[in-house]
Amino acid sequence: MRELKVYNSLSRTKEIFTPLISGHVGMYVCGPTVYSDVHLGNCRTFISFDVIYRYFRYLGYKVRYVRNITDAGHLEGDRDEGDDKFSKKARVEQLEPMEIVQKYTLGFHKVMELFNNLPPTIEPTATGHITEQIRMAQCIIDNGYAYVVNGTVYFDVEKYNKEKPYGILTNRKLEELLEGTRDLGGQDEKKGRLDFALWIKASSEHLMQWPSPWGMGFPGWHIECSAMSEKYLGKQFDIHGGGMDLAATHHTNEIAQSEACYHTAPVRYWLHTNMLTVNGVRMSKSAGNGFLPGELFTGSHPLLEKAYSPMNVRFFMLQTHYRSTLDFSNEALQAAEKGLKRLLEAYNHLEKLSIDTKGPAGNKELDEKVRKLVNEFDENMSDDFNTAKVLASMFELVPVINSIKDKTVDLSSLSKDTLTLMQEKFKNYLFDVFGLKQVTETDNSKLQGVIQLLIDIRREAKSKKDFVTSDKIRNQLLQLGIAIKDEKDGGMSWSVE
RNA sequence: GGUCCUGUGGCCGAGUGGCUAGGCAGAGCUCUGCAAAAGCUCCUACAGCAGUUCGAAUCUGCUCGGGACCUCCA
Repeated sequence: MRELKVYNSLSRTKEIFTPLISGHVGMYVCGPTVYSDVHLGNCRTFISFDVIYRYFRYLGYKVRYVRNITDAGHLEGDRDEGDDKFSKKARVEQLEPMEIVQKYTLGFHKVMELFNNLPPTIEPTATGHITEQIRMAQCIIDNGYAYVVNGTVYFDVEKYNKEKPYGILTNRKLEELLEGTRDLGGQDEKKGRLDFALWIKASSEHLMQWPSPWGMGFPGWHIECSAMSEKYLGKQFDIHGGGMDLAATHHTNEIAQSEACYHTAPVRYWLHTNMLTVNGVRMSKSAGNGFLPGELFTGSHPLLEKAYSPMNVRFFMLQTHYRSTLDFSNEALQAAEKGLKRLLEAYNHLEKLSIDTKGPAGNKELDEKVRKLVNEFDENMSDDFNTAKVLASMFELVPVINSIKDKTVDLSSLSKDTLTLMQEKFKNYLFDVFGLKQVTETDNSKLQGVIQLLIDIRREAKSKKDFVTSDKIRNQLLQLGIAIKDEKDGGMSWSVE
């Protein structure tokens, strides 16, 4: 299998990826909290990991890809006596918490499908794994790293830090972390400022609560990922992913919990995706600058000049490396739209080419250039999933393809093997690895017949130099969103704009 | 305040100590009845200052700007 390098947040370097079990990859990605719609920033992370998942499969790995649905717990604000988000939302909307969960889970799945993200192989929910979480909290208590106060279980960060470096993931010392926290209020139950809850006591009016050894309550936010990743991937597994914003708190606590319970570092490679920004500022719910996927697809967001298709957005994201911030703007989106169209059209031309005879390339230099560029796909993708570079190589091949299609370059310049290789790799990357889809042409055969008829009439008009008629057909079809192009070989092609 | 990231041509964005990524926009040309598309050519940038080096956008230091995390957030 090809050598793959991944950037590991833990070591802050690119490392050669070696799976625990040869040929297999265990990957856990932090999924959404389903109490509201996912915004585009969330989608970026899921699209990034979808491409990573697809690439592992392309390389021939068997992947268990676990991505959770957080449908319980999750405190509001930073106070431990805060509300469960699901309960709070439920009271506002007069719904059962599980109705909220259902609504936004379905919405999330719909969005993932529109972006053509493959579903994870396991998508566990927090509410479905309460016992596992209780068991893990108990394990941490038994090992002496957690304590119970009034029905709530806290993780003892300072005690843990005496044996293991708590801030290892973000390279920070406990003292530094402590400086950043505010003073404990008088009524706080926690022993240490950085201590976090594994299990939270529920008040009687709390809608979602479960029995536990410490009374009725609900799980803390971080414990679900630790419990579920262990259940499905083991005490140690290959890859854990998520947005960079999760590293400092959520993932740091996950490491501490797993170490405290199993005495093992849970994750070998931590992968973090960077943030999506709007005018240079991170897109987030709290900042109120979140774009919903639906607003994008319909163009209804006030900052958008037009609608952008899911594939347009997906391609836009692929043009940037996953560890760089990506700024969201109309100009960038429109540039991506045109680029994607150009690339897909070139691919469609490429597909139609074929060479019958086996023989040497007519133009050795060009043939070698093509092979070099095609081979760069794998090289760059294996260098920490550099989708931007792969696309650059693809775009360098576009003029070659178009020139062959326009017959300004002879097809026999390339050897049959090179052409076949290029066709295969384009297909692999565009659709299998990048997960792009062709813009849906009309599949209505009757309509296709009608357009063909108009094209025939136009051709006749042109041959009679009746340009009034031929232009009328072309212009009016264009207004309807159908573009006719006169090809160099005298043929006519059409496409839906 | 602490920790860290970052500053690339009109815009978006890769990037390695030496070999002008790529996309979009713009200009010219070719093709074309005209368009569109396509092809060719041009637009050769790396915040500033200093240093290391034969050579730096790439390493080091300082200055300035932007951002993230330290609080729920992908």
